[in-house]
Amino acid sequence: MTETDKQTEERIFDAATDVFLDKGMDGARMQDIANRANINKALLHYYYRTKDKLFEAVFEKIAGKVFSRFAPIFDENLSLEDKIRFFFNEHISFLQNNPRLPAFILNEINRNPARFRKLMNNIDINKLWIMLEKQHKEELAAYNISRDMIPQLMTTIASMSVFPFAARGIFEGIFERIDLDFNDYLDDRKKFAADFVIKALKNREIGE
Amino acid sequence: MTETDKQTEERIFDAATDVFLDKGMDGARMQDIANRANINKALLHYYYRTKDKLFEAVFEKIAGKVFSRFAPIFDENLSLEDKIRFFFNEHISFLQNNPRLPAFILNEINRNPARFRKLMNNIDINKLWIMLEKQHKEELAAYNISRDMIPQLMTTIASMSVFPFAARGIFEGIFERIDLDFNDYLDDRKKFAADFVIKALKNREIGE
DNA sequence: GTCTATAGAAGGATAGAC
DNA sequence: GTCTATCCTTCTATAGAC
Repeated sequence: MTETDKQTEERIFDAATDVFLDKGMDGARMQDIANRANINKALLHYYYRTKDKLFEAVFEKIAGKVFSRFAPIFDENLSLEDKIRFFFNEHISFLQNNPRLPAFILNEINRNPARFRKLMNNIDINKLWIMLEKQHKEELAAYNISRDMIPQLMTTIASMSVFPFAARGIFEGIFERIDLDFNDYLDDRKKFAADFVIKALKNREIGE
Repeated sequence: MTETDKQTEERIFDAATDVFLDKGMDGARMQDIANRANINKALLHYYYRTKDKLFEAVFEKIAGKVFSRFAPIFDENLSLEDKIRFFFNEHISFLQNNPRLPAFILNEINRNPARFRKLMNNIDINKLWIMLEKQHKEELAAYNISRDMIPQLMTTIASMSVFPFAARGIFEGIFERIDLDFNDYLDDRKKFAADFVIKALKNREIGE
């Protein structure tokens, strides 16, 4: 592949990423992608054959980028508390720089769940879960988090970080009414979310 | 309007609801809707003129149904703690019976934020917020929740309830790997989420 | 490798009979 | 009110020249 090829293929890929993020698979038009890449439609097919293949390439790249961001949860050598603070800081910052990714991925996976299974094919979730459980066995015991509550805890943490982006249209719509800037809210959220989760974990007075 | 009219119009509306929930505005086909309603395409246009108008009718109905479910937050005469427990119970139960609604609404609003502004035109969010603040002034003070943390708290509660449905494809994909049933998870979540939030609120040892 | 031109299919919408 | 037939536009995809 020559240098010119690569430039064109990359321009197409970048244009496609932009259009798919904006319009989704169903709403995207090959013509829009060609226009944005400053080439003609025929070239799209020369490089990627079909819209579907172009989409799959874009989707895999984006999804890989997003899901890899969850990796530190499993391999950082940190206390549970530090890990939670680290996660909210890093993850919300990443999404502030890539605010369209969550809604895109959630929607395309809901529309076609097979896409997610394909992504997870090489990943042993059970193994990760057991690893996590081992890493924080003592802390979870101290916080009185039983084995079957780990999914509840993890999904809560993910929700608090990702949902503002998944519901961005609604959040921004509400925030503009109360003069709250979305990015200010997100900056505050890094600390608020971490404090909130840790407070809940450390409070032994309710439930169970 | 005769009785027969109403039956047909309703059949169309119900079929359209089903198809739009599954495929979204862009992915839905008028032919699919006609097939599901057991009529021909021409009748769709007779009753609703365009795909766009049919979609708007369906969207408004669904969105109204969903957002009205948040109303008890503002007018129930309950303590903050009871209100939180009540909300998670009722809201998650409602979404268990209507699991496709959140992803549909979030996606269509992200794709076209004007839809949300239109829905909120008659609603004074500031007024609701102030009402809520008044109702729970003492409790919020006792929990050390300052005025500008109310959006953080409310979005956290919404996230914990709605996100599992918004990310249903991912959650179900992960859960099937660890032999966890999505509905069992949701049943547990009603209590877990309420306990979690209340524990966080009542713990004064961290932050600020 | 890139372009123009166009095929071919699909989808939204309408005309007109009943 | 409901149907069949069809128009017209849009979109993906390909053929073929350069």
